[in-house]
Amino acid sequence: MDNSDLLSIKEFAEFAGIKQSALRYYDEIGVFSPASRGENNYRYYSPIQITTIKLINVLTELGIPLSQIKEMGKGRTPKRAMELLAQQEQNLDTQLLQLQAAYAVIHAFRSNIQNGLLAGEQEITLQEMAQQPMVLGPENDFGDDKYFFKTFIRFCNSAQYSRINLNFPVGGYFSTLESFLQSPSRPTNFYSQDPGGTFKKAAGKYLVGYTRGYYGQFGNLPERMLAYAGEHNLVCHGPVYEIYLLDEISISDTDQYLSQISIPVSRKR
Amino acid sequence: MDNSDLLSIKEFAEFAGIKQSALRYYDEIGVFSPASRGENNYRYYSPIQITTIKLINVLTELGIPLSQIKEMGKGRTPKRAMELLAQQEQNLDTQLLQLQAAYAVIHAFRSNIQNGLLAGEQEITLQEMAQQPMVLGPENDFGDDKYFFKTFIRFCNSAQYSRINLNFPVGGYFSTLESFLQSPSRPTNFYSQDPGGTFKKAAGKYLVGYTRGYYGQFGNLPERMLAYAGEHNLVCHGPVYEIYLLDEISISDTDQYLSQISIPVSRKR
DNA sequence: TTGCTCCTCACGTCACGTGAGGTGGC
DNA sequence: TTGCTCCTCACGTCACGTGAGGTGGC
Repeated sequence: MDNSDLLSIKEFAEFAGIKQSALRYYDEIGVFSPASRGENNYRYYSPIQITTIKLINVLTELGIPLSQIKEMGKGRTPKRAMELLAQQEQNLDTQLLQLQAAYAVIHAFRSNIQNGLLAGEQEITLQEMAQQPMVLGPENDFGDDKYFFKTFIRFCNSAQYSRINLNFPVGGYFSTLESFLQSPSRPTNFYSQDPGGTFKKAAGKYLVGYTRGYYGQFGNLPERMLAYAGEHNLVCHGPVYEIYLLDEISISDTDQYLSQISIPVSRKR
Repeated sequence: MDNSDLLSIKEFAEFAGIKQSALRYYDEIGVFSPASRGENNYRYYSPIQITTIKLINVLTELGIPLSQIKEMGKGRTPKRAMELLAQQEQNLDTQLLQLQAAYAVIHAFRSNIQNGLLAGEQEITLQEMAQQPMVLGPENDFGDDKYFFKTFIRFCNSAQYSRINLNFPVGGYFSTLESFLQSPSRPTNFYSQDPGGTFKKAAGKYLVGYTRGYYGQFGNLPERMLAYAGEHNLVCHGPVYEIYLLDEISISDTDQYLSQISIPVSRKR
């Protein structure tokens, strides 16, 4: 190997797809240095170093700190290297799961908002809804609490111990039609729209209505939905599902939040 | 909503699973502020804010800059929010692909090193090898070049235009047995061990040998392999594959690099 | 008074990016 | 001389983390 085989920092940077500044930084902290230095103190890299820099690149993209990568380069033995790489494989497995989870969260919010945009707000409609998985929280105990929020906090805290993922949008569940009609702002349970959940909202015909307003404000929607059912020869039954399609995620004005109520129905005979 | 529903920064931080320092930072840069401030200037958060902070958390974990998240919170309209989330879904798709690619790279290096550790270095063995996908580079033209590296650089540069992913380990390919025997340090092509490649190293019986030394140093391995074949009534044919199992990734001493040669064989009759 | 929580600077950290100011060969 | 590449400080950036020093209610 002689100097004619070596590359300047510019050449090496281009050919490895890495910025010169990054190469200088790696040299400075001792994680990856040029094969040699010229008389003028120029950095010269050997083409075979591309293997190493490419691997370093892959590792940093995975968020592995340079200190750890440096560690790997120091007392380089095949055994150590393999252990570290095997550990990274494990690491990557969990990262992949996390990314997939994040994808599911984004998707859930996006499709809620999309449904909100498509909703005919004043209309009550009869819809065929698909099965939807979710995770149901523990039964709410409003007790003496004047406020909805205390119960909501209890739900959130319980989430840490149960399998509830609060990253997903949260909705209200009413185990019976009566509990919804009696107090539409006090769901019997909360649920998270977790697509990995084992509790399923059944597929089938639902009466669907929308209402604008802050959390827990339903105006006369329950009555209007019952009236619609009567006019169209439908029987409502529980459980009833409530979800906020447009809330503080997508709207500034709290009075403009949009919630959707869905009640399973069957034909009267 | 009255103050009794509000949470101190400590409570909110615990219950949302976020550090206080992060909450203060988000407030400072205006990306997420408490519902109100107390007379003592304390920050008070509303429980429902958990939806927002959880989503922010998911977005930051995806590497989305806070400036962009702030943008989304500012002129909050359902349409804007949906567009941004939809964009992130796309984004995530590519991130998932990248992670999977990174996984493949790590795995390829790890299994090479593992094979290197398991290798009986001096032995020549007859092995049943599985099919292995790869990407073959353009045909090498050593021309007048005295040095291997010039050709290697050409290969690396051509990789940018062809479909060669240099993140994977690179090996040497000899289209015929003769080309290997004539000049074992001048492969007819280079290849990358890309598991997504369309070129396949065929499954079957291979004569496998190992040698220690710097790139291109094979000692008497070719002769020893031919001799072994003769003794065991085997016929060698091309193409021949060369790969470095232990190189600068896992070993500091360049003279201890370990390469593997595999030659397809059949029984003489 | 002690203990606890909260506040606001201010400075540190990580992995670079970005000039500023100077060198050296054609 | 001009143009190009390289060098070394030095300071900026992003998303926080970590004290330091002070407040306020039980």
